[in-house]
Amino acid sequence: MTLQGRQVKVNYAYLQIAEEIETQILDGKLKPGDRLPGEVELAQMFGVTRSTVREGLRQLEADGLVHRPTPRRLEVAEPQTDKLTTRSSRAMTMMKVSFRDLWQVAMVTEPLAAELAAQCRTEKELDDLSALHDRLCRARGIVEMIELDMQFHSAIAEMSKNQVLILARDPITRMLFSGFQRVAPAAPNAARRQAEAHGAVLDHIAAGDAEGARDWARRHIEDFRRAIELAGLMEDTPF
Amino acid sequence: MTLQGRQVKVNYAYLQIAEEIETQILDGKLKPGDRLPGEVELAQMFGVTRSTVREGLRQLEADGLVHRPTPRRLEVAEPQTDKLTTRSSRAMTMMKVSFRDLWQVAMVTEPLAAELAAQCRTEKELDDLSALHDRLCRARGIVEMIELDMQFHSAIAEMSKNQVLILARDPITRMLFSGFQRVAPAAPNAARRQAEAHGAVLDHIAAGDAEGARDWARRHIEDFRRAIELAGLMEDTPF
DNA sequence: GGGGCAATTATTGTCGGACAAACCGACAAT
DNA sequence: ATTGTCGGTTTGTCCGACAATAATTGCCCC
Repeated sequence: MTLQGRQVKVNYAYLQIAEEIETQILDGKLKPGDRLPGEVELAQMFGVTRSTVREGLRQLEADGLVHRPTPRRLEVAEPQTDKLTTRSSRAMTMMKVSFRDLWQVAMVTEPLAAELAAQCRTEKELDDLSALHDRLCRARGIVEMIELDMQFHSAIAEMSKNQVLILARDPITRMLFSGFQRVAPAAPNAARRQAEAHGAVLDHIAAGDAEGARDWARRHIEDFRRAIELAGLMEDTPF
Repeated sequence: MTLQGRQVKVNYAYLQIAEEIETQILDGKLKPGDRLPGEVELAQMFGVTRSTVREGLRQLEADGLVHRPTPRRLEVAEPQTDKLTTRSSRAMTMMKVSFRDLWQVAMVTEPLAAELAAQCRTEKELDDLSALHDRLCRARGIVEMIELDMQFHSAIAEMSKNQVLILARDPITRMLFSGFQRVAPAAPNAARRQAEAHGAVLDHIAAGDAEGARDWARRHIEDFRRAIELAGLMEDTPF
């Protein structure tokens, strides 16, 4: 039996404050949009100095649990994915994930998004998606095309109404597409194939044909792989 | 053309400091494990007060970019998934994601993990997985079983060597399984089916049969859905 | 009476200094 | 070589202060 060396429990004041507020938010006692007291008042409530409160608040702020619409208003933040997904992207950057890793996962998330989108689509969403597709077809520059391509995929994910999927796939596609900038020049007729695939996915989603949408999405991401392999970047690190 | 109201650049000192250090880390000028100067020295370097430096450091700390193994050592952190995935879980809690959302995504991630694991498995990993399976078969309490079940799935994901998949699926399965505690009592013979499925997945991974592993994993998660539906929780919120 | 504008107030961001506690490294003792 | 001690260093927390500015109030005009 080896002696377990548990980390000694430290309770710094600023951490306790952050945790206390965090639990109140997660328990629902504080709801998104609720305004928090000023720093002096918080300091009095917790019996510490303003400096200590501030350090705690900085943590919560970085955690995305509270935010300041203006410097003088401190309120409980809406659960937002932006901060979270950029953080994930950052982590992936540091882990030096490969194109292959990203592609393998996108290969299951994007078809799923298309499949679900075909089931829950609304008229307005279809119009927006169609507009996006038109813009993409008319786009010229590579950077613009990639940006619109990503928006097209994100729009489909949003249509799925599946928050978990939206949250999970965002950082992945974000990195995959931004890495695609290095690949695009090596794939001359990628644009045509992309337009074709997008059109097909769009049609199947519009028709409510979940399986068709899924299969075309899969084929589309499969194409992606060819472009990456063509550029010889499959094993490389994307950033 | 609508006027783009870009956010006015704010340059609070503590944010500039956090950003400066962050870029240096992401650019690789500071590598994981590198030690950072003390707070006073940093304060001098940036020409601000220690209080200001501290607020910046608290942000970086919360971001998981730096950490303190001991209060006196401040170093660049290894890109770790723990902090990130708990944050994701928290976001999902606040979004009140449904069992359906979680299940739909797990339905593609877990089979993928099994498929990839069958391709890159090593002997040691197989032994560990097998040991985990044995422990799970002998487990009694529901809580213990769920904990081991999650570990089994995580172990398979680790075997895939796909960092992106590992990162993406962790918060999802974490929530799904923790929610499963409310479901388990309603599914009497779930344990037997689970043992059967796990055994099959294990065998196929050991045999290097990617498709078999994938299909059994899918069936296993499919079972999950039945248990959830049986408990009438498919539409509910898991926490 | 209601709405727009100015003055006041309150709050924030930053500063400088201070102190006890704890940690780290080195040194001495067994 | 391991253990105990000691001093320097760094951190966590505190206090008090000030300028800038957002928020609120009150005022004036329509």
